Amino acid sequence: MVVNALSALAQSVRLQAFRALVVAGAAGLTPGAIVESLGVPANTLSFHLKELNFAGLVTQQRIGRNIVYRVDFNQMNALLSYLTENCCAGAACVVVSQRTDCVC
Amino acid sequence: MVVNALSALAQSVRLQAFRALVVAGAAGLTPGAIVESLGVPANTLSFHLKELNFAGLVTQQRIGRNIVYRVDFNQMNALLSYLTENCCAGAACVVVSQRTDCVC
DNA sequence: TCTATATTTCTAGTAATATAGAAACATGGA
DNA sequence: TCCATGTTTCTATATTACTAGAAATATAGA
Repeated sequence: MVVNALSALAQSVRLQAFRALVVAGAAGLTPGAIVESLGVPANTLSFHLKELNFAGLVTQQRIGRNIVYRVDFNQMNALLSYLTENCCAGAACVVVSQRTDCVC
Repeated sequence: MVVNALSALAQSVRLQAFRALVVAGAAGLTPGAIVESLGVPANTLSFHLKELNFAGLVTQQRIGRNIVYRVDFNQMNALLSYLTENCCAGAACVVVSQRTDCVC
């Protein structure tokens, strides 16, 4: 649901973490790396990553002792598209092109 | 601030009102019209429109007894751009073009 | 000036969310 | 098997946000 995705992003720690993941792209980031750059306790970050995951904005993949988080760009595109959908009743507007792998 | 804009949109009544305003485009909508389509009490909608206004996402203009609300598309574009800024560290990505009057 | 209409502000009760300490869990390596 | 590392879950407290009734404000028209 769109409200859930927006709620997930509407919080400072989560927005910063998400933006870091957007920049990281397909490589993703571990909680440890994000903790280091944001300076929040590991359990606090874990709570917020869980929220992002629950909202469908990021994915998890365990690799050894680490868990790699990545942005789900399809979900992100869907969110951005939703906000502009049917803008100005479709008049005088150019439809936003669909992108599948990345928002850029 | 981006978190404030996202918080403003991260609530069902506000998201619905905002989307209606996006569709309405430059014409905008009155609270009365939005109340009618969403079916919420006028004071509740007023509270939420104030939040959207405070977040800089919409503008107000009094016309006679009515107040016309309109999306501030520049703010909306800035918000969408922020989320994709520096995506994938800029590699293999096409920069999103800047639009000034409308998000479409 | 009086009344109707449109919208906002005040208020209080209820619910949801953020934070971080402590403990638990999972994995890899000695 | 035992320990170190990385991450999550449990828990409690504090803060913030949603809702809607009632009252107040602003404008237009008779």
